Amino acid sequence: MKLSAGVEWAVHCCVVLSQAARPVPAARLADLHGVSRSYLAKHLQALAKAEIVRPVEGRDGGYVLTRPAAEISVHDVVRAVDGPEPAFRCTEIRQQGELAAPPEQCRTPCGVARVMADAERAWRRSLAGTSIADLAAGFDTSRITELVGDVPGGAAAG
Amino acid sequence: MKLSAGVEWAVHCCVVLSQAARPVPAARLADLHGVSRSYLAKHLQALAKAEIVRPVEGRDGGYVLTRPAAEISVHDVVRAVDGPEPAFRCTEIRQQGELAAPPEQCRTPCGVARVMADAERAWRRSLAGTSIADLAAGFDTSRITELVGDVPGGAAAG
DNA sequence: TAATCTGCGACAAATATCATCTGAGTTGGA
DNA sequence: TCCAACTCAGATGATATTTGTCGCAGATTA
Repeated sequence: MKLSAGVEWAVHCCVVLSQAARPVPAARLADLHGVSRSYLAKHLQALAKAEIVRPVEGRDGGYVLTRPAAEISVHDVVRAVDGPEPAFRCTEIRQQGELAAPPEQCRTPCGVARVMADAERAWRRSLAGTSIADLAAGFDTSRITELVGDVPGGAAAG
Repeated sequence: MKLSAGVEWAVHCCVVLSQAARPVPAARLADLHGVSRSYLAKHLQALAKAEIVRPVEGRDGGYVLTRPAAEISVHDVVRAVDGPEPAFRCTEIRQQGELAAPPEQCRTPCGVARVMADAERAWRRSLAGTSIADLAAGFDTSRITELVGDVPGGAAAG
C-alpha cells in the first residue's frame, strides 16, 4: 500500500493557504516548499475539483481556501488528491476456480472484503478527526504569514 | 492509495490452508481460486518469509500453515504480502524551500506525518482484530475440505 | 493593450505491479 | 543405490500506473 507523494504537498499547501490573506499562485506554493511547479499544479487542480481551494484567475490571482481551515479535514485533502476509490478492491475470487461458491451464497459481500472495508473506514475516520487548522497550530505560522501575508480576521486555530 | 491484488489471494489461500490436512501445492491453490499459478507462487513465498506458511518440499509437498488459523490475523497476511513500509512517507518538505523551518523545530516528527501515522495505526489495529479462523467461519468450509482433505483435529473456528 | 495567472491536454520518464520461465533441491519408489 | 517425478525458489521480461514536464488557450486586471 502506498500513498501518493502529492498528498503531503497538498496538505502543506492547505496549511499555508490557511494563513494567507491574498491568493497564492501555484508556482509560489511550489517554491515555498521546494517541489516541482508543474506537478504541484496538477494536485492543486484536484483540490479545486474537490472544492477545497478555489482558483482566482487573472493578475494577482492564485489559490484560496473555499472555507475556514477548521472545516477542512485532512481526510478531505487525502481523498481529493489520492482519489475516492477504496484501497482494496474485491475481485470476487470466491466465485472463480474449482471451489467457486454458488451465487446464492454471494449475495452478501465477501468476508475478506468486509474486513478490509472496516479497516479502511477506521483509517478514514482517523484522518477526518484532524483539521487543517489543527495542523497549522503545530507549525511556525509566523514564518508563513511573513511570506504570504497575514490573515484578515485572526488566527486559524481557534 | 492502492492495495496489491495479491493480498486478496493470500488471505483466501490462508483460509483454504486452515482447512487442509495435508500440504497443498502452490499450483493447486492457484487452480482452486482461478488465478495465475506462477504469480501466486511469488506471494506464497512472501508468506513463507513471514513464517505464516511453511513449504514442504519434495513429492507430495506443498504449503502448510505454521500455526493455528486463530493465531494468524489478517494484518499478518497483509503485512507479509504488501510489505512493512508505511503508506505515507514523510519527505520532510518542511525543511525545504523558502519557508524551511530551522532544524531545532524539526526534532519532533512533522505534524502531517503524525496524523498519517495515527490513521495507519488505526487501520492496522482493525485488521489485526480478525483472524483467518474468523474468516473461515464465514465461508462454506465443507466445499474446501471436500477438495483438499479434512482437518485432523476438528474445525478451525472455535 | 499588455501582463500574469489558472485550466487542460498531450507527452516522456520512472517505478511498481503483474506474469512467466528455467533451474535447484527434496522426496518416494524401484 | 539409482532414477524419476514433484516441489519450491530466484532471475527475467511485459504491462500498467504513477510521476513529472511542457505548451497552448481562456480569463482577469492594471
